[in-house]
Amino acid sequence: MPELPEVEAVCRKIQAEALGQKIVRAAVFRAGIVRPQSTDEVEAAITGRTIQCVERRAKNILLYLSGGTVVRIHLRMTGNLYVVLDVRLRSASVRAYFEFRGHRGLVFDDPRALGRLHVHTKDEIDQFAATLGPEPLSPEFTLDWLAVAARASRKPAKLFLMDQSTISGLGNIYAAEALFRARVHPAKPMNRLRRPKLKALHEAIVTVLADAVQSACITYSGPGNFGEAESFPCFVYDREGEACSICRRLVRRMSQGGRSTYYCPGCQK
DNA sequence: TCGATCCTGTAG
DNA sequence: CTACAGGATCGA
Repeated sequence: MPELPEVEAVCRKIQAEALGQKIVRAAVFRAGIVRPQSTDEVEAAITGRTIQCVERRAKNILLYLSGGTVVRIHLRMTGNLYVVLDVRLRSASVRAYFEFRGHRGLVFDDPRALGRLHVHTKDEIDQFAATLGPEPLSPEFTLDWLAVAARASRKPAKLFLMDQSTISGLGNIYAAEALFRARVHPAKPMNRLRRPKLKALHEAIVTVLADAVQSACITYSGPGNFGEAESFPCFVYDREGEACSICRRLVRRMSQGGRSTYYCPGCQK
């Protein structure tokens, strides 16, 4: 499941392969992907435009097109975005594509079709960005900032980290891994963490994500799977019942916000 | 703040 | 065959 690092890797790849390309035709094959917009509206807004800029904001991929249109793509769980040599040879899970000249094109592939693709104005993107917390790999994300935000929240640490309006880009996997590395229990109310713990958590978030970006950029390879959790060494994620590599106690799974949280009962009090 | 919803592949 | 997985959004 793509989180910040995987989305970053996709963005860099798309930037290298699709920047400056003119989209001669846009095709959307699944209405649910663009809802509440219509497939016609989205196709019309994209067709004929040139990709001028590729950016990531939180887990969103932003394609700035000529004429002021911005395409916002969210891969959610199983989405993927990649350039192919011929868009006509598409598999069943391709939900949309943007065709370049010579049948090359950018493909939005998503088996579960939970991903999203919308067209916006730049202003709308700015408004949306204003609802998101700081990027954890930006200079904006400082220990002092985290301390202020933490003081104001009684949320369990895991949910705090995954809330995009607080910090943007962390998902289930890297939130769990950051908490493990900082030795913070996922259910710990944020406002009960003291400075040393917050410092450890801040460092863990930054290093986990930076490492994962490197890993994702290396392992991510076009169509097919992300390297994601397979390539990135997880200590606790999806390791229920396995021995913690630090203290040998068994990794546990609990439910938070309807999702699985993995943690080590020995390392994370 | 919590639960339902969207989807379909995979595990059971 | 059913249950479950899960990010973001929306309604209760």
